[in-house]
Amino acid sequence: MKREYIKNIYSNMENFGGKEITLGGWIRSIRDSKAFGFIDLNDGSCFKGVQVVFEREKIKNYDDIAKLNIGSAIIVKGTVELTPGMQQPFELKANEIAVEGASTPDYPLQKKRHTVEYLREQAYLRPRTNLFSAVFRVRSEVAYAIHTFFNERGFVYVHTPLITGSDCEGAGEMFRVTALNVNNPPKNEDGTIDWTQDFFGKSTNLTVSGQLEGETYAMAFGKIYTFGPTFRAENSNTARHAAEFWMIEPEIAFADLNDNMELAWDMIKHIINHVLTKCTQELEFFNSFVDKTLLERLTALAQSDYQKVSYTEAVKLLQESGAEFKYPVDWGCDLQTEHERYLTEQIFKKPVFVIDYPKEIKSFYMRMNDDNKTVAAMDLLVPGVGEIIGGSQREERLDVLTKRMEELGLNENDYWWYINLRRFGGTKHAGYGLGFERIIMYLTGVSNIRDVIPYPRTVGNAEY
RNA sequence: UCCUCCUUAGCUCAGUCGGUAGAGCACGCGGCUGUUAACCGCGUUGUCGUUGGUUCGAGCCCAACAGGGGGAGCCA
Repeated sequence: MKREYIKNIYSNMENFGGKEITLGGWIRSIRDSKAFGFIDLNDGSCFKGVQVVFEREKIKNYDDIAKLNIGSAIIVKGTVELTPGMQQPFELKANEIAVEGASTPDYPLQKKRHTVEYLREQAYLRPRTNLFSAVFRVRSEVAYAIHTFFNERGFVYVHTPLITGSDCEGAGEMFRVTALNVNNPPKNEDGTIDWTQDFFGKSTNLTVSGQLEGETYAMAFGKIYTFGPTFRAENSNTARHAAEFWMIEPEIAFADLNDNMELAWDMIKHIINHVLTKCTQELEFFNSFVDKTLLERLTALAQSDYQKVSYTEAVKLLQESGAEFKYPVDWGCDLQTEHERYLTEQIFKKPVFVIDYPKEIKSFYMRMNDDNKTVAAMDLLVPGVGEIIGGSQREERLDVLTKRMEELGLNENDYWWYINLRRFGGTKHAGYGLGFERIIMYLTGVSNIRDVIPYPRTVGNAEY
């Protein structure tokens, strides 16, 4: 069967006018009268569908077709008819309709609006709805845009391991990976589990970050990035956290925090521009039904330079704002969600990098600034979503790094290869982590992370 | 993990003072020569989240549990 795609018709309507083609797709809506009926058909090739007109005179199985339920898969052979002035620029006059797979009256999706909560329970069908069809096409395009961005700039794509033998990645609670019999694991004399008998001969977990391994490859290729799934067993129950999510972690050698911010901002702009040109139908849909300021916001952002503010200035701005916060703002405290939101939504009204945080509230590997009080860290806060990027210039000085680890009570033996990087031709370097789902949320206006990942894994939920 | 709200038909919801279940959509039948969340007429659909309690009587009041939403912490 030579199958045509609705997407191609949209991009070249004049050429298709009057031509007979064959489409395969799923019925989104169907209505009929005595002599003719209409089917809204979506074939998955693009956001929009096509209206199929079927007439009793032409279609042999007219009554069977008219009885079809929403969700049915059909193959339509018909003639493209341009219909300027109508709600749709063209439609398909059916000559033949074959039923591939009928649906049933209790098909869970109606042509009425559903709540996202209900559709979450129907996760295996939700890509057939307008909202999720748009979200997941954007997700695919953004993944592509990220790969092209880094590839065009000479970055090497590195696959860091998902199963990690280092239990000290330091970014959160981990999921254990084991092949031992959980009902009767081998024990040491003191009653603890003997991990030396496990599959890898040691205790292993799912990765919470590929950063440390990424740094090792940056010390060979100069510019690298990772893009893969990450797992955190945190008991966090919010619209912005998932136990399994995707992360992009670039790492650049011979670079400082400013280089890092420039890279991050170029990447954000690249992604936005890509989506603005490739996903116009989807963005228009989000703009109408999810967030009326979306297009304006993204278009403005694609033009603008990045904004940065030091942690110290940010604290001052918040204190001087006169706004009432549930948690008071003091230098040395981590910024609360309410503070972050106020900064990005009220004071700057756009994404903003907050840099140079107090060392006490950041990780051991972040580079100590000359003031000996702050580290070269950066968080990118965006309106509506919060933090989407967290990064830093890394501590390349062996003595400063080990002193810092000692202060924090970290065992150097656990990080032997990471520390050795500083002995074998280390250089200043920097990198960051971008939460893939979070940028999809920002680009679509969708406010729950469960609705931008196909089968979300969250606390207490791993359906499908 | 904490705070808070919600759970009634397949879906979205209403349900008064505690007095025995209701609308729209979907679905079925009929009608309709251009609909587009089609429309018009008729009709079908209930373990009121679960368990227990109070009461002559509970969708409604109380308790526990389950599921979901929003917020917080942690982060991406």
